Parts: sequence; C-alpha cells; structure tokens
Amino acid sequence: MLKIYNTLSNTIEEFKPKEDNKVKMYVCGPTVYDKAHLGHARCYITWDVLYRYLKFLGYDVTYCRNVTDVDDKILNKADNLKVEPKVVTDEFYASFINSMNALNVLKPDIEPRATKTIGEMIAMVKTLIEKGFAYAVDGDVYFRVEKYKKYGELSSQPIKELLKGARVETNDKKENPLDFALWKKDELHGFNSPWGLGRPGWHIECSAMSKKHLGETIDIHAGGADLAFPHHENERAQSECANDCVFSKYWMHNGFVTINKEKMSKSLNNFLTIDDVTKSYDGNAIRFFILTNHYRMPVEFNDVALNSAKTGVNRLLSAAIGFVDTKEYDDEAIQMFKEAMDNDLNTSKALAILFSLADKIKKNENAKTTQISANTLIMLSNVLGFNFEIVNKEISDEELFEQIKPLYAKFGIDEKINPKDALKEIISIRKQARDNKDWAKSDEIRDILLENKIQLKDSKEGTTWKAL
RNA sequence: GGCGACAUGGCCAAGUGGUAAGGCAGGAGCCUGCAAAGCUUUUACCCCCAGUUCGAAUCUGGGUGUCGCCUCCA
Repeated sequence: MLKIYNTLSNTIEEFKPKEDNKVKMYVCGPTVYDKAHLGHARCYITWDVLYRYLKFLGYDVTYCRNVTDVDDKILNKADNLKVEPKVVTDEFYASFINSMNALNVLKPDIEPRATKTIGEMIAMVKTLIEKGFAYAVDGDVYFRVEKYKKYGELSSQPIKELLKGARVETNDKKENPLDFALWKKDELHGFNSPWGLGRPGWHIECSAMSKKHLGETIDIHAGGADLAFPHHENERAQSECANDCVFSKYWMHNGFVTINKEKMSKSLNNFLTIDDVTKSYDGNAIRFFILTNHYRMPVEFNDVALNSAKTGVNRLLSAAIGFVDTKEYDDEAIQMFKEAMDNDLNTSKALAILFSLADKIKKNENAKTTQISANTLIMLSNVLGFNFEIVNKEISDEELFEQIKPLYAKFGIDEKINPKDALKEIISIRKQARDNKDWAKSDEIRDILLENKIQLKDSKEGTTWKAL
C-alpha cells in the first residue's frame, strides 16, 4: 500500500485515488524564460519517479505538467531583446526539453501551455467574481483571500501572521494586502478580457490548466517546496472557490538543491544549469545523486557528491550490461523494492535493493538466478528512470576522432584511418613493446592514451580500450 | 516575529522502540610484467542534557547548531 506525505495534513497518508485505478497528477512546470537548473532537475526527476512508480503499480496515470509561457519575466526578457515573447518561450522550451531528455525524464501525458488556456482562465476569473470571491479594480482582478476560510491551511500559515509578515506587496487597489492578482492590466502584451487588455496571474494559470485537462478534482498536485506558499495556497483557494469541490487530494513538495548549504535559486544567482552539469556528469549520475536522498530533504550539490554518484551508478547499471530482460523476475526483490517505495518514495532504500541485485549478478552462482537478478535489476532501474542506453552507448567515430586526434600525429597514423582502427594499431605497437618486455615504452603508450582519456585493460585475451 | 524541516562513520545516506541498509572514499587481498579496471574483504553505539521504558538513533521535555517558507523562485 502506497503511502505518501501530504503537505495539506502534514502527515504520511495512504494513497487512495478518487477513482479506483485512475490517478490524475499535476506538476507545476517551468516558466520558460531561461535555462533549467539543477533545482528543476531535482523537481522533475522526483515527480518523474513518482509517475513511473504509479504506473509500475498498475495505476492508469494521467500526468499533466504545464508550460508557463505568460509571465513578467518572459515579457521583460523579450522587451530587453526586442523580440516577441514567443521567440523567448520557444527557445527556452526547446532548451528545457533537451535538459529533460538528458535526464531521461518521461514526457508527461499532457503538457498544456498557458497561452492556449487563456479562455479558460478568463472564465474562471469571471466565475470567481460572480461568486463574490474576486473583484475587478481598474483593469486588475484580485482574489478576496478572507472569503476563503481555508486560506493558509495548505502552507500551515496562520492568516494573521501572514499579514504581519509585512513583505506582501503593497498596492492601494487591493482591499486587503493578502489579496492576490488573478488578472493584471497589460496594454502592451495583454489579451482581450472583460476587464480590458491584460494577462493572467501566475496562480490562475495552473488552476485553469489543471481543470481543463484533469478535471475539477485531481489526486496529486506537486511541485517544489517553495511553491507551497503562495502559489499552491492560491491555486487551491481559486479552484475550490470556483469549482465548489476539493481541488487536490494530495499535495506533494520536493526539497531543494543546495549549494554551500544555501538554496540554489535564480534569485540568489547561485545556480548551475543542467547544461553545465551534463558536460561533466551524465543523466544517470545526476538522477542517482538526486535519488540517494529522500525527496523531501535538501540535497547538497558538489563535485564530490556527483563523482560519488557517477561511480556508484555506473557500477550498479553495468552489472546488467549484456543481459536481455527475459521477463522472469525476483519477486522477493520486487517486494522489497515496493516496500521501500511505498514508504513515501524511499528511493535511497530502493537503490540499496538494486545494489544487492547487482551483487547477485556478479557472484553469478547459477545461470538462472543470475538472469533473473539481471532482469529484475533492469526492470526496477527503469522504474527509477535510469537510462541503460547511456551505459551501453558506444562512442561514435566522430567523437572518438575528436578525442584522440593528437594520437594520429604522435604515432604517425594516417588521418584517413578510422579512429577505432587507429587505436588497434597503437595497441599493436604497444603489444610489440610488451612482447619485447620493453615495459618503459609500453607504459609510456598507456600513459599517452590515458591522457587522451582512453583507458587500456590488459588481460589474457588481449588488450581492450574504453573511452572515459 | 510567525510557521516548518533537519542533526547517524572521512563524505553522502537509510533507519517509524529491540540492539546501526546502501553508495563514495580509504585499508587489505586476488588479478597484472607493473598498473588501471574489475572482484573479494574491512572500519560507527547515532549533536548535548534530562526523562519514559526491561530495552531508544528511534518516544517526551529542554538545550545547541544548520537550513527553508512567510517576496519572483522547482
């Protein structure tokens, strides 16, 4: 029985979808105005694992992750660059998808864009005004926070303390400082609405997209912990007041990626983009790094941790190399994996189970159990979203050529020769040296190759190489 | 000021009352001409104090420290 932590109740609860086998989950997606950073990586990997795990458990999951393509930051950037907002959002949406692919994050079932949901947003704002939960002032529309009695419940914020916070935006148009914008006047980039040219507030975007694609009540609404307040609190207020029903049964929040113990974020400008990190570490290493920690805990980024993850995940996944899943599994291991994951996604423990499978494969006590362990390792690794293609990937001739270019001159090899054959030639030169027990020369060649990130392995069967 | 989270070996980390998973690094060994890689093997009484209990890393109270939210942020 799957149990998950629900931010709404601050407790771990049994997961029961509204409709027996169907799960509707919504994750707040990116605002596409800049490259995605490691914080996004963590968020989308975490919910990717949840999505995969729910499907593994047999649920019929509809996963919706929006794209916020209407937002102040987008407009500012577009204005600065003197281009249409769409130019900005297209570029960074493509960049986002690249990053997600590098991390092997599955495409959600639905990926709605705010710009395609404006009509629904306006309809929702109208409903809220009609019901008295919102009011229009001078082209803006605000939500009347005090009308929603549950306000503050999700983020455990007493409403009067929020008022004391004194950091809320001051605005004379608001009846109450806590009221937030549903619609903002914008004569430059605005859309037509009953209140004039304007654009939606961030919160209403998610409320409307969620309703349009998943219905009025969903099972899981997830996102980064920094979205709990005010974003999720406001979404909940809008949706529940507009629809007169529960908005989401479960609210889940992932912890932050930190760097030097501080939250990695755009505002602190201490972030590393996924593009930066994938230069040194592949998607499996990053995913492993994320999954060794519980999803609600902070995870500290540094090279020691990433290197540790890189070595660990390679050792884990390489145990299954050469095996083809014959669909016969180790039920006991699967059971243990489920127990770990059922306990609010204990991925750290789940990984330990995968390592024990890897050990079994290496011990190779008998062909059948080895095969079963390998099948199970492959299958469960997929549930956690590891990508065997990366592990199995052979370096291309082009890449290899670039990597070993200097060797051609050093060993006097014709550049027309295919790099793999060139390496063969170098290895045979070294073999001669070894046959003559000229260890100095042999070792020198080995060192030169290593400088070019080619690792040699001598064995009785001969010498093989591996690109590092 | 309000709300909340966390503190386990050199580093990361699991642990939800019965005597400390796993990963990385390090040591030792096997293999090797020597290496590398790989494999085998090996290292903890859990921030402090008090309490509950036959028994606590795990529960309670009090400290100390770190971080987060309360403002755009995954």
